[in-house]
Amino acid sequence: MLARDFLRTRFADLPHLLRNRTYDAGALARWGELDAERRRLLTSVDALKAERNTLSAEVGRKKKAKEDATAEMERARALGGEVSAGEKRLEEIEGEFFAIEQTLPNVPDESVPDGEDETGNVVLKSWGEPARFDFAPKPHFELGPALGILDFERAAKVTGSRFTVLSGEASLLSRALIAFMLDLHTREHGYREVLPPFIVNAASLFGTGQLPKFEADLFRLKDTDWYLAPTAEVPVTNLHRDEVLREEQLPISYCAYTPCFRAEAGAAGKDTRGLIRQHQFDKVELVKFTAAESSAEAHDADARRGDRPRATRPAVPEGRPLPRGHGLLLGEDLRPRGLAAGAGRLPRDLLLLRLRRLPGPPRGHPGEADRRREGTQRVRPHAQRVGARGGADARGDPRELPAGGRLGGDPGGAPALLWRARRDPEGLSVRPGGPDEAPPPVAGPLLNSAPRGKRTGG
RNA sequence: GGAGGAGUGGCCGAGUGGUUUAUGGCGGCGGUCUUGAAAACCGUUGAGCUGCAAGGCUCCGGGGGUUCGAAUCCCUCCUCCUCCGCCA
Repeated sequence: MLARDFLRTRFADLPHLLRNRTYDAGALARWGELDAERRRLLTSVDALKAERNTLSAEVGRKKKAKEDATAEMERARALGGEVSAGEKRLEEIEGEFFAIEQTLPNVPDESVPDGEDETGNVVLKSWGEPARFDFAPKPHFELGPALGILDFERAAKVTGSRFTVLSGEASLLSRALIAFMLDLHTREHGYREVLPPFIVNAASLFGTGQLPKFEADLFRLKDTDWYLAPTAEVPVTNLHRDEVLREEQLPISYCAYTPCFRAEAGAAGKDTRGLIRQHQFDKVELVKFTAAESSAEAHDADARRGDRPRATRPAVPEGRPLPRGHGLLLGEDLRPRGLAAGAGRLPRDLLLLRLRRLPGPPRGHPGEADRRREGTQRVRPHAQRVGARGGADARGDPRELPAGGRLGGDPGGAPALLWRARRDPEGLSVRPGGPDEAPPPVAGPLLNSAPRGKRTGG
């Protein structure tokens, strides 16, 4: 949700800034009216309160002096009525205000290109070439069962469709990738590991924007306001909800593994075969809280870091990097916000996209000149959503990357690799790695054997 | 699940209807002293909204109520602590 300060100061620019997004122009205009009325009303109500406070103090003084205070008390009572009326109206305004703010989409960064569809995406940088074969590679949903490491049928028996049992080497690979990513980001990139609850409450989901829009995509626990977390972003970003972070505390960098649960209502059918669009998958998420003004810089620094081959990791000679690229997703593609809705639309050779965000105050970040001076960052929930967006923003929005994809870089979780395996015709013979060119230490040897051996036969 | 206790500013902790514009301490910042530091002493130090400003309003776990006036009284919810019960 856009910060109120931002809406107010850039109000005239919004139609331009939101040109690629879908929003209700009438609602936006209404927002402007409400804002004016709200401030007018607030001023007058405050004045009434000030008068009442003065009178009350006078009553106290007179009573102490054993004088008659009836006149003051009656006037104060009358003022109280006016105050209540004004406050009631303010509440109404606030309600309508919030409802409109909920519907306004985020503002793409100026560097986001305009365009009609994904063909307008701009590739900023790419590595490697997609592998070519002298045979027809099998899709992962055939190869996996054939190898006995992916079992869709039994998962359907145990639970239902769009769940998968990973077993043997696939399970090991998943675990290894999780460990690898957590190790990488904690040991080399300065992130702190957290293991948050996998169940989150409604307030947290409001904080990161899944509610109220995407309730249908969430699994809710019966008769509670608890939900299965759709991404670690929710619990991790909400760690600092309602907190004021001092500038010297920043940046705060977290990485977290959680399983992710997504109902993905209405997404059945196409492109959901195999490991694509599972109700449950594993992911390592990165969240960074930064000051508003250094958000973009932090983002770029992480993105650049992803470009660099990493000398600190043991090179594996036969390791083959996945083709990757950095790109700018155009505004049109930003629309399917949340819950991986846009993931399936990424061009095959553009595996990693760099998403740039808001100019100025990042999404949901109320900070501007004043707060900057104060050196604090407001993080709060329901009213304005989690200001932590300021930080999450620096990362772009990871949930729009291929599962587990991470800004600037590395596959963040197990299915990421398997997913890529499907998107790259190499199938499961693909190694994790990217520019790092090194598979996770544990899974490496296994990757060298099982899938490869099968490939020659396949 | 039951009973009892507690939630106050970055932290600790006073405050049970009216100069509380929320004592005091710690921590932070500035200063005096010192070659420098420590100690001591002095000063200063919460946040949000609104306003060009002066200022005004709001905030003592959340919400609601009583009152001219609520950190303080009432209702309700949440969280934590102690004890009991239950427990894959």
